[in-house]
Amino acid sequence: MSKTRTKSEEKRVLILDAAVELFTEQGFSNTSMDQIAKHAGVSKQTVYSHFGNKEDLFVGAVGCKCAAHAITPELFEPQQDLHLQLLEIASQFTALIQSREAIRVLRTCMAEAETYPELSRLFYDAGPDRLTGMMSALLTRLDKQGRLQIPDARFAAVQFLKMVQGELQMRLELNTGHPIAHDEHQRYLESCVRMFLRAYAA
Amino acid sequence: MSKTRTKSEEKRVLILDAAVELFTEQGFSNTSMDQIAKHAGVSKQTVYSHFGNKEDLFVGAVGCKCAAHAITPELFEPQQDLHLQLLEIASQFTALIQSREAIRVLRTCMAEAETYPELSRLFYDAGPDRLTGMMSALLTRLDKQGRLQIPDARFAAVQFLKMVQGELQMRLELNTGHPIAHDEHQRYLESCVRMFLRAYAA
DNA sequence: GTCTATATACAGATAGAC
DNA sequence: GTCTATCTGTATATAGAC
Repeated sequence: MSKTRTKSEEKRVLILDAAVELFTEQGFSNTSMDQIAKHAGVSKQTVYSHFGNKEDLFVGAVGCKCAAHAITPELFEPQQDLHLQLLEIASQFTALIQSREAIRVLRTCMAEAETYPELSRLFYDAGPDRLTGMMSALLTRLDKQGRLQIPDARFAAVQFLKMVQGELQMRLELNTGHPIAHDEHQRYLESCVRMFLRAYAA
Repeated sequence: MSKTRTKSEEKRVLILDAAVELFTEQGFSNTSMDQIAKHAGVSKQTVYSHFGNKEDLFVGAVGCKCAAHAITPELFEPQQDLHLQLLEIASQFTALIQSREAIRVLRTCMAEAETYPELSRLFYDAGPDRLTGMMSALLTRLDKQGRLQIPDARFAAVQFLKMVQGELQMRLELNTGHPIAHDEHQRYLESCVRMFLRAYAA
């Protein structure tokens, strides 16, 4: 009995993985249940008995990935070298932005924002909003320690993170083709950190 | 003869308008040629004789709107009150971001970024890239005039415009539901201008 | 639970009359 | 050029055997 449940659960995971990959690569409408079933190595009816219909499978699959992409909170513990810490946060955030999976999940959520707003909420809360919250908390502490002078920590957090996105974010999401050289982006990040620290210097 | 040409051109415009509205509202796949024909008040065959197939109609229609959304270059002529000018640019840019049409066009371009990268290029060049270029030119002049001290004008332009986007952009694109109060966003824009001017003060 | 085979609907694209 | 009617493929979802 437990063996049956296990096998069924295995198939469920196979279906979810296939669904995420295909949905985020091709979009909701362009992905057929046939495709998902084949990609997962199961029959179509198995997909239906697990998820009922295409919509439920979509929300279940992409919703999974939204929660998965977390950022390590340790980055946001105040450190000695402030310049270095902000640069490290910027680099980590850049790496996240550049990951193929994150690009595709955001694209998919946006594409279906009118049809499945609950999916967008899931993504926004687990991603951008959570990150801004952690950044904001860090800035609040730095302000209280007197190392920076920040009237509104939430504003400053948004300013910093949006700056770090730079041109990279939209170019990747839009797949424009003309990429940005790694060292040029590094120089850009340095510029952001410098100008942020100058603006909010104590 | 010219009357015939005129009527045909009228229908062409009707088709384009209907296509933009439906494509940007529902996406490429969810929009059928039947729908477009009905919405434009013509027969399906008329659509095909004008545009050949669905893809060409899509690129033609959305491509039109990409070029249409320009920003007035007068905003970027150096003015006396720098603080006020930056605030005005920020406000205008915010208004653009908030327009329903712009939101939908960006969403559509992103959604089809893998399938129709030429569309994304069109949008990116006419929108974000052009805007960044104008902002960069303004900052270059202000630097040469000695009113600001900006090592890299392109970097600074990106920083400013991305900051101005703030949380508003993604919330609108993702249709998250929790909007931002107008006066709070105004305070945010003030904060951005203040911190930008402090960071790049001469 | 899982499979193969099928019902039903609608999409993109075309043929032929006017 | 524009229309109505139609062809052909493929999608979602289900029926019934194992």
